[in-house]
Amino acid sequence: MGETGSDAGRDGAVRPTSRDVARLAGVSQATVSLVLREQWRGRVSPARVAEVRTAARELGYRPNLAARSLRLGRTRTVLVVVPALTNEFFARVHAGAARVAAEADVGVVLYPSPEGVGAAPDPFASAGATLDGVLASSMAVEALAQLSGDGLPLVMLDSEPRDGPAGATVNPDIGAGMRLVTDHLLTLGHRHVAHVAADVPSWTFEVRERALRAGLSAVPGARLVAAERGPISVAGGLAAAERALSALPRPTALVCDDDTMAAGACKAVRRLGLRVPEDVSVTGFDDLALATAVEPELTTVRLPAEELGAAGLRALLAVLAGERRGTTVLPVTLATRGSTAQAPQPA
Amino acid sequence: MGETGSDAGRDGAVRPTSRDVARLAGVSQATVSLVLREQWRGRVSPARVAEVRTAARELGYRPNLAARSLRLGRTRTVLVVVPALTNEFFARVHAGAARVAAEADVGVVLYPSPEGVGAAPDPFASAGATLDGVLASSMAVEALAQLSGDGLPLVMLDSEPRDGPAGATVNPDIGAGMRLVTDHLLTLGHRHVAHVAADVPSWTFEVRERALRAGLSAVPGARLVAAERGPISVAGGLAAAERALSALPRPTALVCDDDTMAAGACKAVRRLGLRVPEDVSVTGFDDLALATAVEPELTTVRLPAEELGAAGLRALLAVLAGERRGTTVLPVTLATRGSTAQAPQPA
DNA sequence: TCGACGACGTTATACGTAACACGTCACCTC
DNA sequence: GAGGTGACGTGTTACGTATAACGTCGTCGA
Repeated sequence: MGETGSDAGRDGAVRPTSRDVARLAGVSQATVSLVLREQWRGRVSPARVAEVRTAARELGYRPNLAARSLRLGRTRTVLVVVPALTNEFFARVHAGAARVAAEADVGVVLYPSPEGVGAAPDPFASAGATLDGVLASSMAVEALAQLSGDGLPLVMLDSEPRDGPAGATVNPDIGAGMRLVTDHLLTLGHRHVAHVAADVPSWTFEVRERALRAGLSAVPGARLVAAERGPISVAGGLAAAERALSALPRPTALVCDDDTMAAGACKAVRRLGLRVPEDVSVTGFDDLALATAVEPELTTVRLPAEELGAAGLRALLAVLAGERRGTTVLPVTLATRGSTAQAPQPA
Repeated sequence: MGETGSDAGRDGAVRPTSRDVARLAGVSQATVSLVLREQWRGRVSPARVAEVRTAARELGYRPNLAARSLRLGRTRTVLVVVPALTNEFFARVHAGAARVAAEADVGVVLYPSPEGVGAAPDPFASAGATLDGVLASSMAVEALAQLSGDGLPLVMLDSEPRDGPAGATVNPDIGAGMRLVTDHLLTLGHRHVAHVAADVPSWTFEVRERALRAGLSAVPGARLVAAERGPISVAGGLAAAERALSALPRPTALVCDDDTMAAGACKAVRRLGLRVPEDVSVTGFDDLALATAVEPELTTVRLPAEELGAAGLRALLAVLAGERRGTTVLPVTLATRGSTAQAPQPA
């Protein structure tokens, strides 16, 4: 058979187009498009439909998404922005979002902003894809402004709800989580508490601090004897905890903003020759895998990370569909484990 | 100013095209294209170049990547496949790849295959983007075949080098890493060693097992007294280690395939009333953050995770550029910490 | 018997970009 | 001053898809 035209038929390396399918099935390209997108009811006969499908399968046809995006003006692709994937919490958020995206047949482009919370250097140029929307976690305000500047639908996770440009916000109930921790420690008799805080300026950490202070001030005799900040890491928690433990009166409980820091705090306690939890109780936040890897296991706030990502992406899809939604708050629970115990009797 | 044409000038929601830039600058669309892609040397006068750039900035013009991809037939987007991002190792691999991709102005679409190593259910349909190439970590053979079936350039990470369809393979020197562990333990006098192994069928774990056996068999009197498998988690390592510790003679060292499992193994040792490292030495693999969070800190093999991802993406870019490359092997080191010590004297 | 209508398909076009194949000058050389 | 030669741009087209705007038949109600 003599080459009909162009360089079709090359090896098999060139991808077939809808026109190739049309030729093979003996129909027009428009019909192929209708059939393969399931828009054929009442416009194409069942017999033709079958022929087209057979032809498509035979050629191994896959629609060219670039062409489709160009035509439609949308890409079915969203950007997910997280501070850092090496933080297990955000990896889990991403996993939840990715799962929902896959179910909805939406692509996800990931942008881990380099310096945790920080200016995202033009994620749109570097994303390598045109985008329909953005799902952003714990972003700083200026980066947010930059994002929304392009007029893209935006859903924020774990961020201050009031921000205007956001189409929606989804948050775990951080305040309730910290209240659970505080009440737990107060019930155990702790009155001198220190906060081992993350040194990242972020809504989520501000809420934790406020909730801790509020909870303590509600009980006579209870007080925050120290609040030390450090980077979110084992070493950061260790250093901050060492400073906190030098406060007078010495705290009997260390409330940490993150499980990683809590692991460091436990090391700090032992360096002073003290024991966890007999002498000092330690609490974490997030319930990472780490929390059950260390000994004693960490009492910590279990945040629904996967569900946060999933709910965030669902909210984004809703915004894209035109249904605006406000703020969603997800419930959290306290995982009570071995790192907390009754407060020691005052010597 | 009377609307020149079309619905341009709407609010600012519609994105300007290169033709809009051309109109504003008083040149043709082709010139705009040349200027903004820096292909203008010797074809456009510097004065015009400046005008075009000004016009583009003024309109906030961004090229439509879908249109560009359609025209060029490439997308500058690659797929990165990892077993699971919640595994810190792969999160770091991804981070390394993402960094190089950003530098090369290449987009990354991520596909965390659901069940660790497993069949990827058509990542190309679900990726939401047309792809130029694939960077896959620790993939199973059938999934690999499916991937390469589409004829996409493929680079494998941490996988058996021989695989045919791969354009290149990049591996950390797993065998050397396990030899470092074995030699370390042998030097400390350990002769009865147990392997706490991952139950994932994968090249990387097979190599670890072979290297461990080979290293032990080289020293008279040394033997592998147990090899127990379990899932890659704290609980998995704990369970497998408990079984291993019931072997006779009881091992004085537990070699674990992963830091997470090693953390579990430490717990198993203590449950028997034994101490780490005085009674039993424990080693990990990967050098995750976890390794320095537990006490004692884990002696472990430090794998260059970020560099692995970075080298992998560089290899993929090389393959895309037509330069085929074979297998690259990255060096590894041993991080000697508190979880290993001199073997106890035989009772 | 006729017009209308539904079922079935096709033709033609636009999306925004990149790149090829041509102009059109001004200037220079012989 | 004739012809060549760059420098500087423009017109046009194609990429693969989705969809609006048209035919073209049979059938059915009046």
